Amino acid sequence: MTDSNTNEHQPTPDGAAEAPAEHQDFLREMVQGDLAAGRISGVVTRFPPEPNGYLHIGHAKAICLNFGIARQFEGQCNLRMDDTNPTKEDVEYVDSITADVKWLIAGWADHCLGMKPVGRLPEKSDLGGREDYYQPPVMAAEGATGSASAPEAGDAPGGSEAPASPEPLEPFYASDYFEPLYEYAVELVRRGKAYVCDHTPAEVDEMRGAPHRPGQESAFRDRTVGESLDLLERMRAGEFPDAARTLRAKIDMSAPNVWLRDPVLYRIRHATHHHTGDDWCIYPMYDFAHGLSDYIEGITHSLCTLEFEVHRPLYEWILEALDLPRAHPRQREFARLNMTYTVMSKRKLLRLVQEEHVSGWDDPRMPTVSGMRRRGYPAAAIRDFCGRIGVAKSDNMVQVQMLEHCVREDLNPRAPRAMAVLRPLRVVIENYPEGHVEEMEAVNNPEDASMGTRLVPFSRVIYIEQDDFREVPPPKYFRLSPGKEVRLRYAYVIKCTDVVKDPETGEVVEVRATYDPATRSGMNPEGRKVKATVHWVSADHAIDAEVRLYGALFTAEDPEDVPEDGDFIDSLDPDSLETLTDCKLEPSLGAAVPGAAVQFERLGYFCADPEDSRPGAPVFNRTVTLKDAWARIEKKQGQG
RNA sequence: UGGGGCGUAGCCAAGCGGUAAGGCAACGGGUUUUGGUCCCGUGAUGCGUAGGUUCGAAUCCUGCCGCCCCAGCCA
Repeated sequence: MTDSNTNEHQPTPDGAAEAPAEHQDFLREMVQGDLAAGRISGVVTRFPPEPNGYLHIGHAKAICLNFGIARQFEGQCNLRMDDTNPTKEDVEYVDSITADVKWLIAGWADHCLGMKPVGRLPEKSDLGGREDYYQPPVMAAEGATGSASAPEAGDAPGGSEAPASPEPLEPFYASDYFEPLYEYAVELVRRGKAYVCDHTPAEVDEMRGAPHRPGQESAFRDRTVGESLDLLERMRAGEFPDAARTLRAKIDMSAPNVWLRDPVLYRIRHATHHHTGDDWCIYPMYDFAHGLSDYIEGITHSLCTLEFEVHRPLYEWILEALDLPRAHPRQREFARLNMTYTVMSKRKLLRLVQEEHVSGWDDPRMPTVSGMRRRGYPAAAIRDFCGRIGVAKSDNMVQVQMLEHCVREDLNPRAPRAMAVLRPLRVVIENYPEGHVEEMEAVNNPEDASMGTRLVPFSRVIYIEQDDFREVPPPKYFRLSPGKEVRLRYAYVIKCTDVVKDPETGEVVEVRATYDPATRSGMNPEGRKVKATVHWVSADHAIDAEVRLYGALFTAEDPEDVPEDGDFIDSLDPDSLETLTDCKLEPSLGAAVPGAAVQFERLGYFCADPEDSRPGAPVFNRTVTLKDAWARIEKKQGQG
């Protein structure tokens, strides 16, 4: 990483910062303004998930924002577990979150990822006669240079301390700051700005008042500093049961903003924490821990979602009440992402997993990062999507089509093509010699000649898609039907001469056809215009496979918007997964690498499932369909 | 009936007092051995609404309307 002191976004002599290259939003404008005004000398953001669930596309937006800003302004972005509630969190989640973040930013912003050596705790230093805690990052990417040093008073640490380290790294943890946080709490009490309150949860609730009615002061609000200090110490020592007492900020019980009505800072919770074990039985609340964690890490911009906007006065109150010596982080808020036909709340996603409506957090239908990865969505496409939807403050509902467009756009130029027949219909080419096999040359990607060509075997009996044949073709149907011709991709033009039906059901089970030897791929006779080209697989050479077709999980555009007596589960689409077990693939697909994208011509992008695909028993996931003009025509015909 | 936000095309979203970017979707057309890709074209006399200021307003002011968030010892 480059030393940020050479940052090109430093203020210029006339005080103006250089115009940024990426698309601008109000947050980047603020960051740029802070840089230009010299309020900060480098940018440090953070991505602070609570390890109580898997990351989803909404988190991806936050990741792209925070890492995107770090990248744009040559700063850093710390990955931090916001783990202050032991009863909800688990290491399973910290592991998945860490892996998902790394996957999402790989090749794009890994050089901005701030982590820290395993087990390292904040450094305590003396800053102008005052104690200070600082937890410097180590840039996770290779090639980090520089040396660590305690920042000076009044100066934000910026991205300039980034020591290279051979040590194993881990994310930051808010729980690594429990000791400093406790000391800050003690300091708040000493300053007369916090007190231990003995009211029960129900009393506290009752006394908080209502939005339009002032609250009532705690009976313990004015107890002496000494008494509060003693009680706080004993809370920590484990002398009291859960919920017996709390530490509260002393602000204003009549404040119109309820978060300023003496909010709870610490609660008693005799529980084992996934990261600190049984070291603590009191745990800090979000509002107390978050801003101070930001401060300890030298965060300059703390970006969160809109629902925290009303917490901002408290965020600032805590920092100011402690009169902290270094530059304070600034919290700003943006709108969270909502997307059609899916749910985004962790509670709902957890329910889908627990009630087994999906196979797990990484079910390809889930909007989770791991689900999208397994489905075959490239990280670059997700990033592109996040860039396109922008960052603003209005409530939004982005259409999934936008995401799918980004996936197709990323895959089209680089995914190799192959032929696969998902719902096979046998075609016998009557005038093609029995036992004869031709190797047809097929291009691997018409968008990129450098990807070369391959040979595909052709013979007398082939499979085509059931959908590519109609006994009675509807208007504008260009594909095969009795007496009609189609081109077989990379092979010949064939003509349907007859059909064989199941005597029981009347269903067409085989198509009889003849081919025209003069139409072999590459030699296109004049005046021979065939309206459609269909894909095919030689029956004798086909590989059998399972293919999983994924659609939207819900039938409702906004599943969260349920009627009063309803449940979002009710709008689950029972057909969101269709498993096809009799698929026929061209031989080259036998070598497919799990997770690697391939386009099944005319159908969509697919990838071998990383979990379930086996050599000899391939399983493919459909990542996304190709756009389908015929489907649209058909749909319109159905309506008209 | 308190506080904090937000209203620009079907969906996102620029716009920062000088006469409504861009993307997605949709719809036409062209190219095409993928009904894919690509290319061309089409959409707001209008910015929630009503007034006001101004030579000039989506941008400034005032009122009104609508939607979202906040009364966890969750984050």
